[in-house]
Amino acid sequence: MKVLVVDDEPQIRRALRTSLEAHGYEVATVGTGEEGVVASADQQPDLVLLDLGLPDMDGTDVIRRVRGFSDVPVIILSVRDAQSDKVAALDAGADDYVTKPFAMEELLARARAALRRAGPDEPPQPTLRYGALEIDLARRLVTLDGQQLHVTPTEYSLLEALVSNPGKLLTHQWLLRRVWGQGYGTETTYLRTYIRALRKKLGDDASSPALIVTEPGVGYRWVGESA
Amino acid sequence: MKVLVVDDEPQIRRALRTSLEAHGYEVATVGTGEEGVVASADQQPDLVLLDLGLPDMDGTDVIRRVRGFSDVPVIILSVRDAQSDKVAALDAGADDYVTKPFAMEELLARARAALRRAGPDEPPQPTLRYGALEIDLARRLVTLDGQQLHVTPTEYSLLEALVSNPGKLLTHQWLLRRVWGQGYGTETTYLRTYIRALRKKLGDDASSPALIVTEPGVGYRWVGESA
DNA sequence: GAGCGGCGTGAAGATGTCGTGAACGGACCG
DNA sequence: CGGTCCGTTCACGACATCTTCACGCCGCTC
Repeated sequence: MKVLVVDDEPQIRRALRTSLEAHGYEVATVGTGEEGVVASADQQPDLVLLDLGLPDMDGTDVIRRVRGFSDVPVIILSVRDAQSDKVAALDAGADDYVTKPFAMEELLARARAALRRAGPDEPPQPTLRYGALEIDLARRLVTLDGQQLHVTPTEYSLLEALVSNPGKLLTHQWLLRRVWGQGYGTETTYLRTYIRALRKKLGDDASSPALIVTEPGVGYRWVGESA
Repeated sequence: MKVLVVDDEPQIRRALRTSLEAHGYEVATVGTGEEGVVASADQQPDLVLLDLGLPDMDGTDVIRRVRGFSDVPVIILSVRDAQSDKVAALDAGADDYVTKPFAMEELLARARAALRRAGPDEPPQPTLRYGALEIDLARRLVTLDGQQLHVTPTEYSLLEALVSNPGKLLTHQWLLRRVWGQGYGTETTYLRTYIRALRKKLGDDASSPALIVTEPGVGYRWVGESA
């Protein structure tokens, strides 16, 4: 059983590694959220222990990005005990939330519970393919005909939202909220601009789309043939 | 979503029932462990909230007995915060452990997380079929003879209103309010126009309808034979 | 059998949305 | 300080959709 520990404090990493290895787990540790996402994809751990207070990125964003390509159990370790943090993390896709300082006994029990639930299932591929187009969710990398494409953060966020919900009609409001955040919902010009940029870069044609279909008055839909 | 609450204190049962029902859950409550085990088998809830301090039997035994026939997510509610209790409950098969007094917000978030994990069992028939006509409510797709149909937002909204209430007589006013919003209710010309468009696209005939029946002076009715 | 109202039909104008191209301004970096 | 990248915003033509109107048909009432 492989466990990935994502925490910026070396002492905690060491403590967790010691305890986990003493209980027969294989342990990998990283110190940043970005590394955590990549390691979750590369090493395919059976469990992720994630510190919410990472220096490089917001914890809930780490969860969401991992959830973009994997269903691996994620247990949050946090110094913050606020309800809002717990609710946000759990709703972002976390499986459990433990407040530091925690008892190792309890953490191990919760880890066992999470691993038992996850049970036996095969991991999906972290990189999607649509013809000549490749999208690596873990590394935020887009390649077309082997050539790496440069996409801006907003463009990628929109692309990810589309690709993560293939075939589904995503409304303007839903996309705006997901990419730009709460408080947005009416700025359809943003969508038009970025959909256009994506189509241009991905080589899609608005009038006869093979990837992104616009549903007039409602939203957009990803229709790329998985291949 | 059905939730079974197992707790011996009537106040807690009532409080949980109120909050859960306010969030759209169907709630059943029992007061003893024995009843809890029986109800878990009979009613097949999607989630069990279990008080550890029941008068009739030990909480971990309840978990074990339930686990004997079901993988339903079980969240423990307990006044005891001792490590040994948590570890025992989790290792007995519980999914999560929340200490009373708990914040309802957090409990609901943990319940969502547990339900999400159990998640993709059987999506409750997201796609309706009426002969050669298929309506995928989740993806917002309409197909006829395998061919994808293009329906405008208003057309789809009206179709959805009809299909969601099969066999029921939907009055002009009800349809207008549902599709066009409050403030409408007399514009029957809108209905005539869009019912006509739908019948045309769906291949239905107004004079001998197989899908949408006109109830003169009152409204319309969806009579498609589910197949 | 004549009058009336509701319905289906067809088509026209008005409205709104989309795709497109481009410009502006701030952030970042050298 | 100058350049680039990126997010934001605007304007315009093309087109789909929504709204509105007019007409003929049918069933009902008197």
